[in-house]
Amino acid sequence: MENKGITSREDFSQWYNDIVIKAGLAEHSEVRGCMIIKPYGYAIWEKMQAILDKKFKETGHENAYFPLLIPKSYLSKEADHIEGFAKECAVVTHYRLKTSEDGTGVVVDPDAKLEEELIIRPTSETIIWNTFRGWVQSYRDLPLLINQWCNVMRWEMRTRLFLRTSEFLWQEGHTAHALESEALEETEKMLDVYADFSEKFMAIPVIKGLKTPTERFAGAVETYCIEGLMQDGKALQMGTSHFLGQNFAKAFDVKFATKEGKLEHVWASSWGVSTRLMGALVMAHSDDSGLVLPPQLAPYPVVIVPIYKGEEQLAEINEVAFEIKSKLEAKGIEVKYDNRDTHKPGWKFADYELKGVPVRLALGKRDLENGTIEVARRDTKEKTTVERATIDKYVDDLLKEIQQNLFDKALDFRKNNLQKIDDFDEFKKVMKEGKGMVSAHWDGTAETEQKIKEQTKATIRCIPLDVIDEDGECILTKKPSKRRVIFAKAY
RNA sequence: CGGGGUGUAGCGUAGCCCGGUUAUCGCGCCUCGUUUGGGACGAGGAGGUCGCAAGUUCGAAUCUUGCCACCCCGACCA
Repeated sequence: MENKGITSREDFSQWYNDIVIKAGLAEHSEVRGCMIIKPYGYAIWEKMQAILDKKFKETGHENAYFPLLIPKSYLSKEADHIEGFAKECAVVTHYRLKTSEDGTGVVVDPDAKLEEELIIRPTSETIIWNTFRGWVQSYRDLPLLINQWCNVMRWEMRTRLFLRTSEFLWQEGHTAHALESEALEETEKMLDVYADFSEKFMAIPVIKGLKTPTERFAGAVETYCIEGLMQDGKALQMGTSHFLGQNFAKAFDVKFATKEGKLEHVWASSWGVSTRLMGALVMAHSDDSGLVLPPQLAPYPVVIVPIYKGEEQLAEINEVAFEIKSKLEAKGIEVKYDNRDTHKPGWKFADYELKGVPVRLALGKRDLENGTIEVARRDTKEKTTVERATIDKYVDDLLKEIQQNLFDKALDFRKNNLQKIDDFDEFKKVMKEGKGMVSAHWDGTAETEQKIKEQTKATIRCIPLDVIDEDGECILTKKPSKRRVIFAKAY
């Protein structure tokens, strides 16, 4: 019964697709590059949203909503920005359809051509900064701390469910500050929020760092990121936070009067995480039997499955099961009791395993007689029988243990797959074998970065924030280097 | 967007090279019965524009052309 319908991790791409589809997270839509997020997948995303949204609000941000459509002219105001996104923008040119001549369908009405074409947002910096101009006049209006949850569209050549789709869901924070230092502080603060979320809730350790100019967000002065390591040894950028300097303030003429009465451009940040995090969740923890969810993000961390013969027995079990459910819920644990008569216990076991439910409780006649219940944990697949009287505490502790265990396993994996390397041949070998991340010296030039990419397929994921300065030589050019950076193949 | 591959019932497939009754098998689905501690068993049943569109032909799942979608590998990107 192992690996039911799931390709093994040796074929990582196929394995990933199998899990996303079979665990009911998402499926492909009829529209190229888009996905349908199914209820179970969306429930996980809602959990992520709820946790992050709370953190955003705790750090002083407010939610707002800006339009999907952006006037084309806005995008041309910040040169680097348009450079970065022009190639992947969807454009709205008309506003009406009409019945075709032969009456069999609809066609675009040529008379309904827009005077100014509209862009479906690939990100909202431009429309937001155009709006901020009207919101900011004095230092008293600052800081402006805005977030929005929305969809964006980037016309991708090659898509993969969650990891890269043309339309995806995300949040984008946009802030304006009076001082450069405040904007920088904000940028770093939100990076910390993301890192904390990733490690405490997703149970994925991340490296916080700075992007090289090559990898920097179009229009940013600095891009910070968190990088996670997936089970196939590739790195995944899980969140970004940008210090925008005064670039957008200048492009959209957002000025404020200082206490001294001088007019100055505001300083800005923007930061975001997307449904890509769903992909990270799958690739970091899951196994050949399916999805493995950290309890903190599982739509229901506990499922109870009754095992019974006949309605009479079910009635008895129902009574006890509901009692257990209430006890667990009293501890703040969400529980699904699956007493559907349309599926057999064995089928349910397999299904919840595939869906990655952290803890499964099985309750049968034998348990009723012995005052026990069977507990199975998804991460290790261990089963034990527990006294029913103490089940709430047991499960509560177990969920915490699973959460910690997943993080520890992921951290161990990263420790074993992040090596300091000083020899380029060895570097190449590591990349060829897909052995993960490499910490190496780099001379700081884009040329070297590019050459290394060509020869190894690895890119600089980030310059870690906690790096200790040490003198060394660039792994490729042997030129002097002051610190190590993280290289890896990336998603 | 370039290279390779795939497309037959909800899913996985046989048939295609070499055109010819009613398109194969498994899973799933429906009904009835027996079952229920790791994807139950028996009997019966439903379900198909063979990805789409043209073409060749007496006749196309099968041959030709075009298109579409998906998967894998590149370039691009979060």
